[in-house]
Amino acid sequence: MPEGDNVLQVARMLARELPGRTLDLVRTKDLGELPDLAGRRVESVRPLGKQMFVELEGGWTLRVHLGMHGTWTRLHARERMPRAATLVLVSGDVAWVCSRAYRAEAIPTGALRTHPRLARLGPDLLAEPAPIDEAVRRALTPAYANREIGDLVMDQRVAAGIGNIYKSETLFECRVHPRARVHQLGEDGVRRVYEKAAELMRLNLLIRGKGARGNRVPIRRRETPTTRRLWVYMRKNQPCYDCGAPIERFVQGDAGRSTYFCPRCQAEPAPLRVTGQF
DNA sequence: AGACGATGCGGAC
DNA sequence: TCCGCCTCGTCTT
Repeated sequence: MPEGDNVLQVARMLARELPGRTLDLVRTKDLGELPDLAGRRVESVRPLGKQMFVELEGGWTLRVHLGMHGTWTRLHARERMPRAATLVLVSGDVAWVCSRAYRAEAIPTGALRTHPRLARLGPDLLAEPAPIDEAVRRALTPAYANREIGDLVMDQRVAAGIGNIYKSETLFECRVHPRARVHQLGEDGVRRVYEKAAELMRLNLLIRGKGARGNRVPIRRRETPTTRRLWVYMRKNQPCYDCGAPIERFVQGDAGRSTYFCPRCQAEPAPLRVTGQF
């Protein structure tokens, strides 16, 4: 999916334009029924991790999750809508079109707090100020002590917004092996990881700037912050830019996501525990 | 034509 | 814990 920085970027674009305007048309396709929301004014557009919420007057909020393939495009209302459009918001001459969304639904605004998925979401890592303390607090939950850090940072209950690219890139920049466990990293190590993830996403937003070409909103990106390139993600068997060792890939966590890392720069975690056998 | 992999979940067991 | 879904691009046969 577009990760947290992309969602924030597109949410800012919608937030610049839509609040205060009336929606002439709200339509979804293939994602279930919506109540008739035409004629309502937009109150706010807010990102939360990888999701976006469009609050309308009268107690309805649209929740949009792009999944892996979702994109937003800004079109003229008279243009032909893309076939893949799954959510269309028309206001006057402007049409914001979300294609291939994973989910787009209307939720009574008052029910957001008790929504089964949303209630468990961790703090948005890109919020101001960055909620590092809360992310670390959640990461240090005793039940998570033995989890691998490469699995944990993808857990949106700890902190919302980190996706598979930032997982690998963050751990590389921190020189942390993705199989290192929370208890091995300790509070300081965990803190550095979340600080770095927030820093990379924020930096990427800065570098991308407005990011819009014409009236299209390119929310897909393949470059990282400081160098505008990826150090490890999708670089299996290619030489590490720092040390030359071949980048490795393995499948990590219950969700089975690919993790890329440099076996030389990101040292193996220390053995779990001295057994006293010898 | 088919295999594989991809920015992510989430239902089923 | 496993795997199905989604849609697309790229590479191999």
